[in-house]
Amino acid sequence: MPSKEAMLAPMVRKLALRSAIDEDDKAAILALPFVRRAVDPSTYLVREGEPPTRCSFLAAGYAYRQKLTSEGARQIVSIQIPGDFIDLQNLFLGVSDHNLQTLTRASVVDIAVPALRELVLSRPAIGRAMWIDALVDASIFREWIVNVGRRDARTRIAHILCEFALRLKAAELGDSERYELPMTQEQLADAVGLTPVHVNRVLKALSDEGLIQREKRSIRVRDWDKLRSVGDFSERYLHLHADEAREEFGFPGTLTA
Amino acid sequence: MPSKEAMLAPMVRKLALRSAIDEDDKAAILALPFVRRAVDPSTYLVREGEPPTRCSFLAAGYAYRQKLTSEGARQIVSIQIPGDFIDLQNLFLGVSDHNLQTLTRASVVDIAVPALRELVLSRPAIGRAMWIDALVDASIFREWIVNVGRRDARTRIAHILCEFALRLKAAELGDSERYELPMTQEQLADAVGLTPVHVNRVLKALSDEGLIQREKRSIRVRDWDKLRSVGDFSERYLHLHADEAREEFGFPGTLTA
DNA sequence: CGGTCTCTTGAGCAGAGTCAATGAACGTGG
DNA sequence: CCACGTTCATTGACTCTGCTCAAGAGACCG
Repeated sequence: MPSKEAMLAPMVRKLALRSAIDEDDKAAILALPFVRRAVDPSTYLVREGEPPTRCSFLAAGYAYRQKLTSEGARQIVSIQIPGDFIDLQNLFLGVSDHNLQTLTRASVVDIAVPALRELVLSRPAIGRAMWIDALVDASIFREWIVNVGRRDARTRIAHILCEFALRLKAAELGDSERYELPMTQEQLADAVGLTPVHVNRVLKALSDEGLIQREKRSIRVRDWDKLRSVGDFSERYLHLHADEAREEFGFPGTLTA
Repeated sequence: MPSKEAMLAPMVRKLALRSAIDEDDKAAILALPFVRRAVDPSTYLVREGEPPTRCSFLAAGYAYRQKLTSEGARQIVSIQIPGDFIDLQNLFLGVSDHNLQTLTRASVVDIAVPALRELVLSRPAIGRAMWIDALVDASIFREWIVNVGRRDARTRIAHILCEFALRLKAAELGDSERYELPMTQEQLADAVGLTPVHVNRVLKALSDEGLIQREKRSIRVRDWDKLRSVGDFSERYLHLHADEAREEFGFPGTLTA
């Protein structure tokens, strides 16, 4: 059993990536009341309609956010990878508006909502880091609307494959060469708004053309430039360097009024 | 020319809806450096790729967020109505990932980013209100992914019409009977991921069936229950009572660990 | 070794797109 | 006050991308 401190370390690291966390901030984080638990694949972490019971950090494993239509169709609205906060909206909203489910076996750190909320509001460096996290999430949602709304099947799938490549690389869980993608084709289909059958055909085509190579539950990218181009992919929306960005611009504060 | 105070009043009102703003908070808001300007329809307020120059509040008029694909297709990812903060992501992100354009003539209050950021991080009540705002935005993005990804044309359009009805009602700009919708069918098409031609046909069908009635640039809802049902609409994702919700639940803080 | 998922592939279908033409509404300037 | 240009809405005819249904093949697990 690792120490409490070791369990929260990945979270500190994540926040430190986004904002300058000092020793006091770090201590405050390590003092948070939390529980770590191991979770089986396909377990619901949050259900739509439930009041929030906790705010969680995904220490290991994969998860996804999902909503169901009255017809029973499922749309996956985001994929969460190790190192993601997965319940930020619980911090300030009263009822969950979507389902959150594990994709794989996972390790989740549940943090008491009031304590975390207090931290976010009272410690600017932490608040800032969490803000960036939430805003990047929102940016990814926007891109997904575009992906699903205005791109054809081939482009959509290439796009999401590029997104995973870069996000996993940024999380040091792969590179643009090869990465783990623990999703079935049915789940992939629900993420891009297509049917599993059609996803299968498109993946085969991308594979036949030498853009990617499919291995059990991972993807090898054979031709990044072409995949990127087929997928109409630009990484801007991932804000991978959100930490540096603001400093560079020096916060132009003067309004020419 | 209204006083500076009068110009910021709608913003104070909006924040007060979401969190308990006290006199000091109010004073701090009123002390913000800002500029108000009138903007023509179809004006770009933010362009993708630009560094943020300001953070804005939409005091009057309508706007939308939009992204273009390399094929030249446009996807509208959100519609903003009077009383919305329209540049929250500029607060902490370095480069804009989408375009923001006015739909109608509008009145925009531009606030200096550093001052607002400071306010958000240092005044918990204001920070909380802004958090709620950002999280509700994200929730709407999620619902739009579902709308565009998993619903057929008829359902999609009925859904978005329901969304507007409730959001405008909440902003006291209409009721579930009738509201202003200053969008062309082409813009509506770009918001729901369809073609203008098809949107036209579906609107006609909804109209012929007596669910709605179209007037110049406004919508009269003739049969709310049926529209809601056709649109697979549930208002939960709008978090219209985000202000009350958290209090009701008393922030269950105890983790049974 | 049987059962259950997941992946593949084929055949036919249909919802939404494309192309194109016409009509209505509106603002502007003569 | 009317003619004109522009933008937006409407409708028809035809096409095509992605869906449905269905069956078979692997892969994995107890």
